[in-house]
Amino acid sequence: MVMTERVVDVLVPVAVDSPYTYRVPEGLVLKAGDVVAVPLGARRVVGCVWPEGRAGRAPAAKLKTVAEKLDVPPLKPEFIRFIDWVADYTLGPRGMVLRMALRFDAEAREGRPRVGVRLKGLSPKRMTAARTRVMQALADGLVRTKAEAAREAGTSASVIDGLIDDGALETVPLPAEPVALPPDPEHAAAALSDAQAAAATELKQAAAGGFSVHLLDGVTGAGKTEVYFEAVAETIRRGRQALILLPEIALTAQFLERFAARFGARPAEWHSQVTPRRRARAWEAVAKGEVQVVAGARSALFLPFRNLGLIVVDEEHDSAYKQEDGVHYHARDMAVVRAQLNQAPIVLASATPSLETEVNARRGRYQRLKLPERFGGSSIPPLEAIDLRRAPPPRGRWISPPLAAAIAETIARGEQVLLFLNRRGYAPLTLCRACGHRMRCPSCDSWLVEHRFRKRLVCHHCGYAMPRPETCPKCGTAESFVACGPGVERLEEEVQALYPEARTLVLSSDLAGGVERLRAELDAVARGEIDLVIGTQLVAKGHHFPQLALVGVIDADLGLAWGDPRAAERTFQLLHQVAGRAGRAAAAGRAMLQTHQPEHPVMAALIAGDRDAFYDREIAAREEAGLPPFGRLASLIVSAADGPSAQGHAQRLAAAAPSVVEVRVLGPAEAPLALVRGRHRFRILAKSTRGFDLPDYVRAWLANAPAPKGSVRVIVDIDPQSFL
DNA sequence: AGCGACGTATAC
DNA sequence: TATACGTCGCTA
Repeated sequence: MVMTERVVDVLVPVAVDSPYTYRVPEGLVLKAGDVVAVPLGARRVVGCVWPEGRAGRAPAAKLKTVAEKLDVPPLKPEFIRFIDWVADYTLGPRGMVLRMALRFDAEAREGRPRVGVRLKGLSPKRMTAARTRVMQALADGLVRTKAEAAREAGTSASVIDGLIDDGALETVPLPAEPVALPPDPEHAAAALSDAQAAAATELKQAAAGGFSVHLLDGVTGAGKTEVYFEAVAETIRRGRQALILLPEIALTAQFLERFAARFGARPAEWHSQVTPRRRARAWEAVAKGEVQVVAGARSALFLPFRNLGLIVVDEEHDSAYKQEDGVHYHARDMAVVRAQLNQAPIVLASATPSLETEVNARRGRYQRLKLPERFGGSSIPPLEAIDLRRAPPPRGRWISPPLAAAIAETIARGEQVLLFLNRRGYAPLTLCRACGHRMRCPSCDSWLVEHRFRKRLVCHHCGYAMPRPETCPKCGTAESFVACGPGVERLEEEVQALYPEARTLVLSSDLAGGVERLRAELDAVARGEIDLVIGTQLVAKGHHFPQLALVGVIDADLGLAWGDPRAAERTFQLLHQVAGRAGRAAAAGRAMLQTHQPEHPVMAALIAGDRDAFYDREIAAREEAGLPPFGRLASLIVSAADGPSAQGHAQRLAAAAPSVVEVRVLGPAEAPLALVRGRHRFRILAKSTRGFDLPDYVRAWLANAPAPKGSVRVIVDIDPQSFL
């Protein structure tokens, strides 16, 4: 008896582009979207049954059999189309895009059931002081988890276990903790200004319809969040799910509190810090439609929503939305695509939109909702430039006299100061006074940054660290090193010398204690327990410090150093955002920028408070140069263990570029960081006209180019952030 | 021969 | 991506 064997195409979460074919076991019915476990090589992976047509032909002898169909909702057709779309657009392996959508541990899903304990009514056979405390704490007869019981009694969990064994306590199964409590759209509607109310009405209408894009445009403190919360509320009322994307959500506890104040419950969270168990349960709850609102980092865009009705991208200009490893994608752009495929509205919110979004708004492709500054309320404070050529700080110091005076006044009034310096560690460069030798990373093209607190020299690109040497490795001179330039640690030293009585705090990603500690310190700042905060860019993002009255930017020129056209936009956005930290207090805030080039368009626009003039100028420059969004870019980075291999392959690759009028191929040239983690890098840029299908061009190019040999790797980045 | 380090081909 | 399996240098 010959039967046609039943097979399915399964996309597996590894770096391959096509689904693989598997046999279907007797009695199992599978359709596209089903999540399955399959054998792959020596392991077992979770993949997804893919629509037919993408798989290559595998010899029948190689076929393995699907192990199991997982008991989770299937991926929906529009979600599968989204995954395909992202893979096709980014040129990332389809399997790796799927991996982002299946990023949960199927085993962790069930986990061990939670158990609680309560009194059983019997007395323990033996009594100790700790046991007495436990019995008293549980005297009300209510159920508690072991951890709660131990904490309330001030003992360890082992005492609880002892009492269970003794028969004095009994265990009871506890229902799994819900991923998130249902948010109530009517819980506490905010009082909105007229402008906010008008914008909210427009967004509520959008939330009732299909695909649309709105730019919610307003300065820090103008109340963008309250406005898009109304769109979220409308989405919940209509029984659909909302996704709120935030940059670096792990740090924005304040956002979750604001959400809870409006909706009576926190949203479900999705970011890299969420534990595997919670992750697995959140994934499933989102797929089943049990969660109404997710607040997440860019990876939340790859959650399997059952009924997605709204996407919000807050701080849409933020560079954290661009994923730079694995699959290179921009979450804001992909969010627009997902909204379109789901026929859902999307809201992009920012005080300083990306140039791409600004241009789309000016062209009318995106609907702009402008929130004016709140009259009499908070707004961006006036910005003052301090010309470092005229008022330089004393030698070996970084705070200029005018800024120093302003800090002293502010502290004297009992108000807070934020000094912004986007440089971690003590000093960015260590050199030998005797021979001029500079301490550099052995495997990157970069200087080692001194971290004095950790007593090490550290590479910020690869993590290499070494103790600060006693003698110069080049000339052997002892005690010859000098630290060049400031980092936040060094600035703290200066601040402590100038204002010994001030309570100071350095906030950077190096803070010992991780995210938890950082949250705690941010709270302490918000409570006013700190007078002077020294911070890297993480202080710029989404934290409200009510008593902050003065922001000092130590080196406003820092971001402009590379001459990348995007650097101007970045610097403008960052400094605007940092300055905005001082505008939220009831008292008038003040922001001072230390710069060597106050006449630079970025500084001039910031000082004049003329955002539109800045955009006009940048847009004109981009248009002139044919740069995004008036042209398209793709970057191909060729890396290898040695320079000649990388350069040779890059040259052959560039030579193989199909010649068409719409595309100019530039390079290869040494990449901006020519050596990273011991790999030499060359870069080719392809620049095309706006309407051209650049991903498709690059795909065809790579298909006909010589295959990389040996250690050579080629990484494609469509829409790279850097234009150099 | 036997071991680990490292590099590269391959997964249905 | 992550694993298996090759090659290589080293020890014994």
